[in-house]
Amino acid sequence: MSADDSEARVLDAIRAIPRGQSLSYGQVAERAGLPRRARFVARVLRDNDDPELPWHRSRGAGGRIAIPDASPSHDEQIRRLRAEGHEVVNGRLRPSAAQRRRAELPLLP
DNA sequence: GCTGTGACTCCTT
DNA sequence: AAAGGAGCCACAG
Repeated sequence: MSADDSEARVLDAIRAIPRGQSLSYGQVAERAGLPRRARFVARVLRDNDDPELPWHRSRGAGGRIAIPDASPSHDEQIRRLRAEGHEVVNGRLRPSAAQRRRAELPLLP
């Protein structure tokens, strides 16, 4: 398979994130079948210019907004997230009840 | 081909 | 809470 497929799978994984939900870059990579490729996902988003892509639903681990404050996209992401009912405080995405439930699942080996 | 870099993540101080 | 470091991957120079 070609390398371009990886990018396509990442984009699909992001498009698959339902409204009002969000995933970390690492989780997106995982869903795209590319474990440990969080940085790859970040790069794809950085270079992305598709306005239809819900890129704002992808954030850093722990709800952190990974985009540098200097970037205009930083504010843009927060704006879009709030528009979808998310709560953003101090550059962090507050976990919704639904996501918190998932986060509490034990991570047994 | 080696080096530095970053919209990453995890662990230790 | 904040900072530092290691592991990681793709890419530019």
